[in-house]
Amino acid sequence: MTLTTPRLPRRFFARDPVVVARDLLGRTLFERQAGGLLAGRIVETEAYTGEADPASHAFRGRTARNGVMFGPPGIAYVYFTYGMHHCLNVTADQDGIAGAVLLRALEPLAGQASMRARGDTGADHRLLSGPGKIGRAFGLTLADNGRDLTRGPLGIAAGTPMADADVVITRRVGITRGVESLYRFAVRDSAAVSGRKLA
DNA sequence: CCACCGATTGCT
DNA sequence: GCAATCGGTGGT
Repeated sequence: MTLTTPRLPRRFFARDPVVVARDLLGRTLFERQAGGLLAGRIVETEAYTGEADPASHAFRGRTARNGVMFGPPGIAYVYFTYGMHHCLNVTADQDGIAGAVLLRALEPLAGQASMRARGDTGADHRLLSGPGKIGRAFGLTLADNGRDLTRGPLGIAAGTPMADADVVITRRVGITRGVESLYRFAVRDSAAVSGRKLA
């Protein structure tokens, strides 16, 4: 199915995080796990840059936590927040320049039973409708930080890119600084998009 | 060493 | 509207 499309190569991610965030819509995040294949269509993303972006974990420079944001593109940046959620980013921009794209929502394509086994009792189309829910459904932990998405069991397949007419651009959610930047991208009409607000 | 605070979610 | 829950970060 979805994995018959080629995997996105390193050069795809080696661009401005804002461009990468927009271009990731419609692509397919997948992971081959012991329990089977998990996959979802990316329908909501947010871009985070470096020193110029007050909302970014990289704003105050490199630390132990945000280190991978400064490294090569196409790498998983997983962070733990609110004492209970693991969120998945893909690093973007060139090696040495901080940047990442937060995956905020996916439409489940495969492995819904495995996702549900990790505790979610909601409807299928809501299993991946939020960054924390993606982390739970895929079983992500800090051990996944630094994994290469261009190679190995976890990756992003080309899928079908979205036309501009189907893309909504808004301010980012859940932040208190850098609020004005239009760095959130979502697929119009997707039932999986997180947050009720799309304007 | 210690206090504060989240790139969230789900329940009241 | 708000509690849950804990590692990262920065200041003392």
